[in-house]
Amino acid sequence: MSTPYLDPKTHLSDLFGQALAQIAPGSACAIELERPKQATHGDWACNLAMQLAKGLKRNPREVAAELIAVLPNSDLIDRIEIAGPGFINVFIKPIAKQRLAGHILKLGAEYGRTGLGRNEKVQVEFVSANPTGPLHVGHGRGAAFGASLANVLAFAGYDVQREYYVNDAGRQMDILALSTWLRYLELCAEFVPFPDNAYQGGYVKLMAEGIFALHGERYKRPAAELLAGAPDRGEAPEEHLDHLIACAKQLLGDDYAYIHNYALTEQLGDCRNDLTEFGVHFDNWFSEKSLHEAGLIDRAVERLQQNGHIYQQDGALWFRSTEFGDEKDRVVRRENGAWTYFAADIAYHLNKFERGFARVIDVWGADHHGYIPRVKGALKAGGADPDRLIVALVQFAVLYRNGQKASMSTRAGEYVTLRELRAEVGNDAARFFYVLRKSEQHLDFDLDLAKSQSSDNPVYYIQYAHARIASVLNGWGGAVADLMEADPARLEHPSELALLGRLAEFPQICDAAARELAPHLIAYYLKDLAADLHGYYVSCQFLVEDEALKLARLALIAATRQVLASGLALLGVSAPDKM
RNA sequence: CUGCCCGUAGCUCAAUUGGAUAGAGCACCAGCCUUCUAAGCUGGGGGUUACAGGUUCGAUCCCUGUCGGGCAGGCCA
Repeated sequence: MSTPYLDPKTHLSDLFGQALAQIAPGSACAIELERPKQATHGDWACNLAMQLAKGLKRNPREVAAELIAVLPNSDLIDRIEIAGPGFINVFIKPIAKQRLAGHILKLGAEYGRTGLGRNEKVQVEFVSANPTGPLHVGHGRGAAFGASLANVLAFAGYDVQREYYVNDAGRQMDILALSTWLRYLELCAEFVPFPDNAYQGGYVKLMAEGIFALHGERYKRPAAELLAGAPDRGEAPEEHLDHLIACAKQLLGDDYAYIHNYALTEQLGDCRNDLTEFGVHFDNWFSEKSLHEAGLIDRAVERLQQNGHIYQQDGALWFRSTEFGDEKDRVVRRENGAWTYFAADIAYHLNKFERGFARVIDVWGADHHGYIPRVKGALKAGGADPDRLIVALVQFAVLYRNGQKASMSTRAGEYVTLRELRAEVGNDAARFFYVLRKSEQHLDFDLDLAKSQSSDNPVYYIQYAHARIASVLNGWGGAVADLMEADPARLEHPSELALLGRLAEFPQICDAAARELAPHLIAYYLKDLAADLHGYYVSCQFLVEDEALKLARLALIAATRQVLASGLALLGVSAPDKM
């Protein structure tokens, strides 16, 4: 792990630590090493002297000189310079950089792992959309971000669990069940005016037809009984809907559960298929209903109550979330005795930590940001550490077609589904474009660009680099394993050194992506890496007469192919050998 | 009205979380295929990082204020 060639940063950090101990014993100064933007500033830069100068009341350049004087020798270092206000620039010996290609080939897909996570248990919960209809393009971004983030964390050495919270209890599911049943009644020639606020989508009719095909008129009930005493549909639409739901439960009795379950199973199955096709997989589908059935909500609220954070008012139970920085207190049990969604969420989040996760990451749509204080407050009130819950907010994605916003109305049937997007631009482009932006940044998704099979399209740009390498190696026809022993000293061309330098960054990029929950860093890195490869491809011939030079160059591009493949895999994008 | 996020090249966005001369792509201009995939490469112009202060060796980044955009503020989820 601490081989200087593989991990120069740790090695140098160690050296500077020793120097620091001599110059300023007991100093708590952090050793920071950065890769400078400019080549003339060396391979690594350390700002230690400038940090120390303040406390020592000395000129930072003088401090730098002293640090260098006591810095232990290393066969990794070529030379050291003091520059600018007091930077210490370290130049690495060329041979140390040249050896990287062989090291990458030996490590294969393991290259880039840093062990940052120390096998810590982390949960990433994402998507968690209500199973009341097809996933739309907004869910797609959460799916792509969450999946890539989970991959990045796993690669960085965390023990990651991917979880989907299934909202299979509650009013929205009741509305879906009712919608399905009303469509079913239409097939039985029992007509109840279909409410505007019920689910309008064509998939509801399909489910109704499915039930009808299986069971005929078994679930038929008289429409008149459903409508009797119902509040006016126009004046009180929500009350009207609730009335219909209550009637459905009463008229159907035990059969209601069948309709409810049928709709849930269908929609969840559809959602799961959609995500699977998208390359998004979950280790656990956590049922909200199971919280109710196992009595976990009662237990969670009791726990808060024992800690003195629950009070009764207006017939409802309230959580005193204002005590934890929330704007107002929140109801956990309604006047009618039903638990709120929030109550279930308290139980759910307390349960997460009972399952032993050191950290829990929730990926939410940015419109839920106001929800964070109350959930964190509830965790604290329940005796858990709220800092171990990290909420990653994902902003909306806006689709553009022909330079114009594509319709994103939430009215049924008008929104673009994830499935439609995938069909239009392909899974690779969709996965890549979704994570090309910082998650908290609004995303303009250019459909025409994502579809274009040209150099404008960054996905193809990167995949093309991979395919080019595969093509060369295929033309060579030898075994990649033999390239590990190639003579690294033959790699001297500027474009080769640039490529080697880029490859050396990969572990750090992965590290940063994991620490900052920022898979977009991988995407940007891959663009840079592909650019270096294309530059190399144009300026140097690989299959040359000189056998040693040929093998050295093939080793370098084989190593590049490995890193391209590793990076694309983290993003869930394929790495084709031919294009 | 209150809270959170955002404001960087004409457009879409980065910037190693406080580092050195703020970088890419698109668009525009000028070039490179008899050679391993031109879905590629090279060069050029383009900026008071919304604005005004502050913190320090050093600010796109941290603090305050102003302007502009987005999102929230249910006994909905």
